[in-house]
Amino acid sequence: MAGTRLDPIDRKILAELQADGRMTNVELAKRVGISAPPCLRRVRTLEESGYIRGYHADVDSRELGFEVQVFAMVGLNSQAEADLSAFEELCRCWSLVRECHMLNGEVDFILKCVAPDLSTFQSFLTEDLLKAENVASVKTSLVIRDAKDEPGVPFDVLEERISRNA
Amino acid sequence: MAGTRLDPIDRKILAELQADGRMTNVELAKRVGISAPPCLRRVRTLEESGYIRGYHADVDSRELGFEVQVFAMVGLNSQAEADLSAFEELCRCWSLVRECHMLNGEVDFILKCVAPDLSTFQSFLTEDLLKAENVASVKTSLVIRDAKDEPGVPFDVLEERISRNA
DNA sequence: TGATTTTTGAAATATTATTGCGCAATCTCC
DNA sequence: GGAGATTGCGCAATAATATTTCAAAAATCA
Repeated sequence: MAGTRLDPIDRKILAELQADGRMTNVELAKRVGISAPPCLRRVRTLEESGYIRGYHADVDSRELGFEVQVFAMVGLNSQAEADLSAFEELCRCWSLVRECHMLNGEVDFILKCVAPDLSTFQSFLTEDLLKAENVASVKTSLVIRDAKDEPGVPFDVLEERISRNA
Repeated sequence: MAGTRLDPIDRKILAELQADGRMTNVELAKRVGISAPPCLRRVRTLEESGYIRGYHADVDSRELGFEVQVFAMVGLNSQAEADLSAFEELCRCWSLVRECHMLNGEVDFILKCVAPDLSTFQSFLTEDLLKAENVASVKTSLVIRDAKDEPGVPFDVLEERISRNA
């Protein structure tokens, strides 16, 4: 079912649910122009086929006391697959690390981290990250402020691209 | 209402909704150990007070054809507030830019971008980003793979921290 | 074109969300 | 310490939504 192409209604559903993941199925159906039952079936299919990975409340971490956000560029000593995987597994265990992406180029990984305060981050940095097996170098940058933070799919680009190729 | 401290039930609600934003209120109430009506009232309060910014479906962008993910480190010529703001406003307009964070240190901004393919990204890079007013330098890194991608609050850290300070 | 497969939507049913309200616990201020 | 005010709970009733069922419409294909 993976290769199934999506029709315009499916894409509209994805766009709407990306914008508001708690929209009722009735409202969603109205917006995409079909009745509720087929709309719900489409949503289920999109979930089962992996187009929708899940739904998440967007919780304000600063309000909860996580005032510090940091990007860490990490270089490793060995880039053997086993060593890369080992580092990734470590990242999955560290709660303060919210994202871990492997990169091309000089740096091997970029991590997005959060912490309640600088000292908490510093102790994570010196006690965990820098002491971790195979870590050669870490460069960190504090986030001053967020101008845009909308992970997800740019559906306007997708639609434009589809209509061009149609 | 901003400074209102949250009780353990509120935090549990946030944690549950962060993990599954479409959970029914009945299920949520069951999990946090209160009945449905007060649970719903708490959720509404959390939404209105800004602890919950919204809900979003997590859509698989690769499945939709966005195969390329890139981090771009941007340096500007001028760091005057007006110039910083102007660049941020540009980023908000660019659909391919999903995140824009201002950093301390040598680099001024880090952008997370997506694109259907490399050539699309390249043309964005050369036609838009590099030609933009005040942009001095851009260094890009392609994402090879994601080891972890869980934006949000590490509630385990939060709870540990609260119990320690209790 | 006609048979086959898919998808739809009206209607019925099951669940869930929401409101109203009285009760109990906690606070507050004498 | 205690009366009144405040807060938060949960039961019960109602409104709305989700989900199933099924016959008809639409799309697909030989």
